[in-house]
Amino acid sequence: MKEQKNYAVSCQACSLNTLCIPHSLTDEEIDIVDTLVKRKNPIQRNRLVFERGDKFLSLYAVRAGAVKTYSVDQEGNESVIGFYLPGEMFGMDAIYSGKHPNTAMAVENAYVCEIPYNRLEELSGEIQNLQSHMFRTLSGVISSDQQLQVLLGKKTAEERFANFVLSLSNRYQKRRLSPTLFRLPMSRADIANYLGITPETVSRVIHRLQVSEILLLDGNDVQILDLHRLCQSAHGGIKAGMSKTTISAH
Amino acid sequence: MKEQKNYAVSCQACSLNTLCIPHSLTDEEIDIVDTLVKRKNPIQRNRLVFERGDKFLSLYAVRAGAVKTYSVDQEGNESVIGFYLPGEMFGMDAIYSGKHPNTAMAVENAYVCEIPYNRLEELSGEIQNLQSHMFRTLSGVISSDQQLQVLLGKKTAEERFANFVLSLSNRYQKRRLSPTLFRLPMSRADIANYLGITPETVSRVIHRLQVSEILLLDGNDVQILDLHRLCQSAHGGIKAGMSKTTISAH
DNA sequence: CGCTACCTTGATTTCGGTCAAGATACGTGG
DNA sequence: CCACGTATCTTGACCGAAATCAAGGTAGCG
Repeated sequence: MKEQKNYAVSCQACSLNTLCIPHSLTDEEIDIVDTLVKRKNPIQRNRLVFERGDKFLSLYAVRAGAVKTYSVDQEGNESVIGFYLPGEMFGMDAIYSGKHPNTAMAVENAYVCEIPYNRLEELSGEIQNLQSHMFRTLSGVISSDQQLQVLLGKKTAEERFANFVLSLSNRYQKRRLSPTLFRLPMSRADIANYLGITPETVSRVIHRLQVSEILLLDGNDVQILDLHRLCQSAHGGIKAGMSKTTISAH
Repeated sequence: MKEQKNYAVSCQACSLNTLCIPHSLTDEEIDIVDTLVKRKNPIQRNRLVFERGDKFLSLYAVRAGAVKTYSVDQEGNESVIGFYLPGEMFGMDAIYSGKHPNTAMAVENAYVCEIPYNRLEELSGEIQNLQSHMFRTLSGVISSDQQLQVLLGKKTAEERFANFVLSLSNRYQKRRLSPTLFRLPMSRADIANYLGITPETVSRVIHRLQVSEILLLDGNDVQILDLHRLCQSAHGGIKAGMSKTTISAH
């Protein structure tokens, strides 16, 4: 339905996208970095990229399809940690302990790149720009995790879902895909789990947003009809916003 | 009440603690890193270390006291992002954009160190071990943010609070302080906000845990009476754990 | 000593969870 | 290409944990 066809990205495009390298590296430096990136065979839906406890050897980046990471507690409950779309990197949480603390699974058939970490670390020592870039990337993950933290701690089901759709929209836009018309690559259950709500609630929220003509869902295809009101929904909606916990600053 | 008196840590101890440098640096390297660390004047309770939007120049580490970071949404609601105890670093979320995305406030009178980031970045380029260490540190923040994400998405008020107390306990223990007897440096309101619940609920949870003789609270002084049962409370309590969302893997 | 900020406790409400059917879509094999 | 079985999604009725609302109580500070 959507233009899902720029799968066959060039190798250079891959490192440019996945490492999100800004304009700060020379062409020569980019070529060196490119030699690091290994493509992997296609990964079937529901197959693992790595599993909790696996030795950490590489960072990964999605080239096509979509990947989720999740943890499993002692009772076997799955907690979805994140979704990764083409051009996005994952596995950075494993640097700390040298083992992957979470499992990564393809939520739809996917291609991923592998970036051997020891080589990346070496190169970062040699190419100052690459080091800076890695610091920024890791910091960016921290920033967005913190925003998610606020989402999960303070927001209603509707706000969570609206924010989620907006996040996907932004991420697709960054990749030059339509920000208003795209596919949800993951199941309702995964979305619900990620947002800390139930699939039933996701369904009901979607229902409401469709009735309000804010968005349209046909299976997993979303169309955002009213971006403005979707943003409102994402930030407390029309419910006469007034401060609850005002700052305790002096 | 507790042994809160190893305030006057040596400068070397400061870099060792705050940067959490493992045994991987030589003494000479440690000395070099130490020259970076600047002490700051004491910061009064409720005074800011930096504010949202401030240019990012340095990372910070708590030397004594405690600091919280928080964001404020359009309606003026505060969201506490994290608490930082002596020996812990904060401000890493600002590397990404070059501006502090959140505000940092002393929750009690505090001393902090400042680590100029441009110098740290330069040194990381020269000292491979330092670079590795920075990568690990940033990754560690990502890991613990992800655990918090699960906490906020899936856990009950009691589990959240129990986990919070255990986290403090572990962090104090790491600093050679008692893991069973310590002070909560922040208000109930801040704890509640951080955990995504209300102060009333925090009060009620504390009440229950005291009745069960799991812990004892006198003002802000906590004593953990039954670590084992506190861990149980933190992980679903006695409520006959059985799997809800079993993994959808193949 | 009195004020203010913080904490606790109780009564009531509510959002979202749980349970239980159905409906729809999907992959597989005949 | 169609029929069947399984997954997933939706919808409804009911329930419960925690939020909200509303007093009080306590403690630290000028």
